[in-house]
Amino acid sequence: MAEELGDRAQHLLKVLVESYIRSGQPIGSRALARDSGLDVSAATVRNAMADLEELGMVCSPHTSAGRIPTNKGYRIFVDSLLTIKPLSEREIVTMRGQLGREESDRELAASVSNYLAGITEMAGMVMIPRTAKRSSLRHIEFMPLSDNRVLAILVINEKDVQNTVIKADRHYSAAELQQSANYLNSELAGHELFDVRHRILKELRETKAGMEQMMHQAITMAEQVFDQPASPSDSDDFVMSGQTRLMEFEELSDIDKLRGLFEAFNEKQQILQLLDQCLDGDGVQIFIGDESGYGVLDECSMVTSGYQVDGEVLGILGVIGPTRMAYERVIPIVDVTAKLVSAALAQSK
Amino acid sequence: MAEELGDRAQHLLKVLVESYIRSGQPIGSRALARDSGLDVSAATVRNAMADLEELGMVCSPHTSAGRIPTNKGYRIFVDSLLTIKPLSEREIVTMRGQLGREESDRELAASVSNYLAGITEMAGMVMIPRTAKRSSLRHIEFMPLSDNRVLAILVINEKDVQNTVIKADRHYSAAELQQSANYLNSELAGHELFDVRHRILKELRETKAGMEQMMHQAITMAEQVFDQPASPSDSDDFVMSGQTRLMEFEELSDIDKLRGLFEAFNEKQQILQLLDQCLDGDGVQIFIGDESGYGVLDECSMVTSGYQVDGEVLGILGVIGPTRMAYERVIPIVDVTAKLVSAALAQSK
DNA sequence: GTTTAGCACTCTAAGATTGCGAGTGCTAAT
DNA sequence: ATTAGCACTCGCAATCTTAGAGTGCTAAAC
Repeated sequence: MAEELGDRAQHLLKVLVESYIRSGQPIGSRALARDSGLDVSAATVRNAMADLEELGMVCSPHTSAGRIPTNKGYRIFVDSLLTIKPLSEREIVTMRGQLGREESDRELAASVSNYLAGITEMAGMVMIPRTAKRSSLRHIEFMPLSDNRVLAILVINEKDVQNTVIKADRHYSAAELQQSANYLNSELAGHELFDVRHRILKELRETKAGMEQMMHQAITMAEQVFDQPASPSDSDDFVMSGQTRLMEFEELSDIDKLRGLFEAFNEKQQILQLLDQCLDGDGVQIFIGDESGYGVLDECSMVTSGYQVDGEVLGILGVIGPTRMAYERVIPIVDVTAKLVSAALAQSK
Repeated sequence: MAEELGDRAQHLLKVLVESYIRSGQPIGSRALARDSGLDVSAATVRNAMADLEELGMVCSPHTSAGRIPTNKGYRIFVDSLLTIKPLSEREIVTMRGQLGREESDRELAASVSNYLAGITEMAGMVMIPRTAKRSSLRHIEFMPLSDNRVLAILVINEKDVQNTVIKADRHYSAAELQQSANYLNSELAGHELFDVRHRILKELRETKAGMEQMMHQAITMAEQVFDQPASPSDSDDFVMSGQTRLMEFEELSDIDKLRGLFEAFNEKQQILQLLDQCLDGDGVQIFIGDESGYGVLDECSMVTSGYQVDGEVLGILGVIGPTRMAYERVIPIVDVTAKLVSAALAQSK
């Protein structure tokens, strides 16, 4: 069997996918012949369909129904058949207007996610840049709590605050803690978080003996603070909106599938993992159906793109919707959104 | 028409509701006569049913089906017919075990919500205590940002951190800010948040003229900080879990209703408003169907209870499920949970 | 060799029909 | 007041029917 499809077959596949995306109904040979623009009869189309079916690009839900694209069919369509019409300048301007000037990263993410959900009428999601990278420690502060515990407050970059409770070996007074914080601030402020961890470990190793009591305390405490995972609860560094829109789609009307999907969204962990995969790639990436290797997304596709600052991909944004989505519209939207977010971040840096 | 029901009618209503909660199917007169334990015939039951129908406590979905309770019927049932069996000591001990020692209020809320959802197999929710009340300012800190903005960090109570960005009239140096913070800390630390706001306003009014420059700065800044709503985004002070379980219930299988419900959960605002109503009441409260005055909850009931410290209700927790829920089980669970949370909070105070 | 028309065949979705079971309401007897 | 009896109603599920859409194949046409 020839893996290559002829021009006609390609064209027919393209028209078929487009029609199916529009109607959601299986496409018959007669309709396809008409819509294709080609001057061929339905019988000819039928022959072509038989070939495409053999190649696994289309299938029919039952004997006397038309054809629908398989995941493989979608893949070919998206990879080489799709003609995306770029957004007009006008639309881009509108989009830029929508993206207000948000204060914090989290707010920006929420707003973008919301925006994506609204414009595509599907679920939108935005992963928040991992603070570990390219973010520098601004200030550190300690407060005594009861039971020898200490509250550590980190100010990172411009405006992100993170706090952690650590357990100390004994009670420390506010004054002692202030001293430690002062020392740490003078030593560590301004450095990248990544770097800070290194320095702490280095100090710990080197000067164990000759170090002043106070410094030692400070470093030991800092070690505990920076030992915690980057963000207090991992499940928080990703926002999603418009999930409920997915209920509207017929292909997801099976309550069990839907439930699985929503549970996955609640878990977040797994979706995050999935998004991590996208971090490597460049530009818009598309997962079709089970390509994610993740059962509950079987009937869904994900269109994502990384957003970046200074050439480094900081996070991922995108949409999730039914496999049968209007790719030619969604792809440029995700693409442009990612670029706008990148620009916004670069500016506010 | 007599508003009073006879003993028999009451008993029958009780058995009917119980049966319906168990089966979800309309209850016919024969079955009801059998289950009631009363030694009466189906015909007698039919007569009683006719009376109950007239009073609007039961209805039949169609001519030849059995009866199901109306919202009014549920109300009577819950108010005066329900026999709740209190949880055994054993169960309470188990519950206490489940409620681990969580660090922050938010974690505790999440864990309790989760727990409620799990044990009732419905959706659980917990409102987080409004920090405005009975929480005292521990410490305040300022950091300069770009563009004359200042990051204010508040430490409240033991371990809650809150941060706000405020806009200043000019650029302040780190040293100036430190001074202001020192002043504010000496003046305000240890006082209740509620009180703090008062003091600030008072200072502003009184000493406008004779005040030292630095103090004035400090107070003006503090005013901005405490002018913000108690929590940065209102939508955050309430957690919910197990929403997806609601998909399992037949009465909610209508995709549109479900969607409305989920959207309401996402909005949070409206649910919060609803929960606010519960703050007044004492003990376990129950909303049946549309009693909430909130369309999307038509087929649902809410069982809530406030949890308190020192006799003051701090927040609300509870579950949402189909009207047809096992009240006799859910009510004690919510009740005990609220008490356990109260106890846990009192202890960690 | 490719394309096309024709045709028998298959399958589904949407009514229509039927029988059954459950349950009611009424009446008359207890 | 309670009960038995009975005719009646309704919904549900099963079965059947039909119309329509679409296919696959074959044989003729280009």
